[in-house]
Amino acid sequence: MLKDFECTQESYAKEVLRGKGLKSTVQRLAVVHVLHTSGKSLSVGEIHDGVKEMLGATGLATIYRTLEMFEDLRVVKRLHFPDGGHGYAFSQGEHVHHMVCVECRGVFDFSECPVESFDYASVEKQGFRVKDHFIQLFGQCGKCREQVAC
Amino acid sequence: MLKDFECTQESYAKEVLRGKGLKSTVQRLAVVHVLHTSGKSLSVGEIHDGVKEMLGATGLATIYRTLEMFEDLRVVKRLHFPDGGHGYAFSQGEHVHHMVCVECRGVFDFSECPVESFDYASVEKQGFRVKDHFIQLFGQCGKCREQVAC
DNA sequence: ATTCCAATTGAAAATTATTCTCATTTAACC
DNA sequence: GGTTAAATGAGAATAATTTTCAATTGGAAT
Repeated sequence: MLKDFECTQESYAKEVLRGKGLKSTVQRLAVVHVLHTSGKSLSVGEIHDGVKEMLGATGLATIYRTLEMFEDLRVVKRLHFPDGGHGYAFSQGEHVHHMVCVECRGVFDFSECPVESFDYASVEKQGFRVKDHFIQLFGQCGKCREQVAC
Repeated sequence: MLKDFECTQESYAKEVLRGKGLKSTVQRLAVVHVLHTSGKSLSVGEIHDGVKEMLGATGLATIYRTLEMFEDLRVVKRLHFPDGGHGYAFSQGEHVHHMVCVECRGVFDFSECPVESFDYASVEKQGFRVKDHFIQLFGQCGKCREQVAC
């Protein structure tokens, strides 16, 4: 029952929202649209700009509220950069990790978890119990590699 | 040539600073002291408070400047939390990762890198070249586990 | 389609976080 | 001890995020 202006990412978001009894507002769907069509990590300001381009005037607070909500719902992921900044990317599901191009901030998903095969026993010596992990890979994407003569 | 009020972490920091031609100021050493004696991840405000306790009035800007510098020098590491907050921990050297207790924010180092044995080929299909990674494990430390009856 | 209501939004203020500026101080070298 | 470039402090400036509350809206029920 996909409307033809919707993509799978947007209908995924709608389903997650419906499942939690939350409303699928135009602002929320616009945030998903902006994030997934960009294919890269965007700052709050960039997301705000993108949503304003789609809908006209939109409150910045709504962007913050939406991002926080979607992060809890695992629909977007907050990514961190070496320079201390952070951004958001569309991220479908629980066990997905992300590679980020340090040049264009392009985001690439991967589900093969590097930690899966890691022996926690070696680090759990002092009684620490690992429950979750955050992994992010940095590098250079194919496009950015091509653009630099070498 | 260690003065007896210095610990190895502080003299390590001094050496790194000297190696880069940077000054070992009391404020900088106090930041290291506060971080490493706490054994956990501290916010900028907590570090500022700790340094003020040691030295009296200290500018907050100095704390920010010091943390940024030490992060570049790999003497401290910025850690991120699921709630969106972040903190800093003492971290000696390049290839160290960190486990954080989600209850007390205690920090535990480990050098066995989970990504080391990971086959990048599987994620580098689209031309992406991995250059660096950020890993952080979350869990419950031994002390916090004991404190909860179960 | 219309009504209804709780959820959501917008706008601006409030708060919090971070950076900047520049006069003063200090660590390190002589 | 004197010199000097680097570092600090204080507070202003800026940026980032959250809060407040009246107005709007999505979606269920009619």
